[in-house]
Amino acid sequence: MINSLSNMKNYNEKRVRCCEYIKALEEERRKINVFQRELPLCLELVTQAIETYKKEISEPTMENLCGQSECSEQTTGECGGILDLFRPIKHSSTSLEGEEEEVDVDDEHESNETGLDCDDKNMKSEWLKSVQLWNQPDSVLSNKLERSQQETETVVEAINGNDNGTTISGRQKMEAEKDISGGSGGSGGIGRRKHRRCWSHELHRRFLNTLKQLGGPHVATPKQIRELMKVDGLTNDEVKSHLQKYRLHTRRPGQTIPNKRDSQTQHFVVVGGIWVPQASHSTANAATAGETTIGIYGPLQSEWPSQSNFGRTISEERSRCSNKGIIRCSSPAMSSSTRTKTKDPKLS
DNA sequence: TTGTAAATAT
DNA sequence: TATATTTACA
Repeated sequence: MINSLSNMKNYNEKRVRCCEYIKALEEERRKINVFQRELPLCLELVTQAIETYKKEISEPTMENLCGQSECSEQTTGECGGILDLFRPIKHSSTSLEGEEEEVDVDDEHESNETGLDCDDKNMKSEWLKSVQLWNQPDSVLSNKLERSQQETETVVEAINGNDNGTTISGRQKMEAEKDISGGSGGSGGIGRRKHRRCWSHELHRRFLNTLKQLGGPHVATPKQIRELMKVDGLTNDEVKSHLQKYRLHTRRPGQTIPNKRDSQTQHFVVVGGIWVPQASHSTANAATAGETTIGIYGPLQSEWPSQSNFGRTISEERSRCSNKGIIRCSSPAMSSSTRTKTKDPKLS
């Protein structure tokens, strides 16, 4: 009788503990959710653990009711084990939170972090955000399920205190793996092609923010942008490339103002056999011309004005550029600052 | 370091 | 084929 009572008590205690574990695990799961794409296995692991313990609670076995059974031991052991596995993550993630606080975050994070509470959003550390910036497209990731296990390790490693270059290490690993798998289009084997950088929404927003701070796309330089963005692993080249795309994009009048069609052509005048935008012709400051354009398209307020439009821009540019002549210079897609810089020596 | 355009990947 | 990103070069 007494025995069974104490067994009941034990079971209840265990139940309570399990509930706590489940709670903790769910907490972890919410955090891992942020990495859903990159850490599918990790997420799965935690989910399974939660389910296991839920099951445990909902289905009291004989062992559960019969004192300190092996299950009970297992439970506590396992719970402890699993939690031990995840607790450091929690700790280090929170401890790391402060480290990159200075990173200026954009106004509001519209990026919906897969069902994250507001609290958790706030709690999400900067490095974590930075990692998230490198979110890869599903298509890519679906092919990398195998790899994700290793990535998990990398991230955990990073979380555990490899503070400097945490994301970089992950990326390097990925790149290395990619190289091993054999870059099909690679040039001969010596020239390893860099891992393709994916400019997520969030990252682009950061880019825009930085651009705004620096005074616009035609004033800001890649290095400045990169430094201000403070994004782990982001290189000058990547920023430069993105900036190039952005400039091309913003130079081009959008579909939004179809009746400005004429003014677009009117802005270009022939100077010394070369087509030059009137703005930069009449204005000494090329950047100013750039800013004017920005004002029209408002890229700093919005994201890319229109992707399809941009696409058309590039192809148009391509076909035009194939001519390699005057027309190329007339291209509104040319950066004004570049134009002044590069074309001048050629003019003289 | 920067800007541009070609090359390459997706 | 279109678009995005990397690379080479001035």
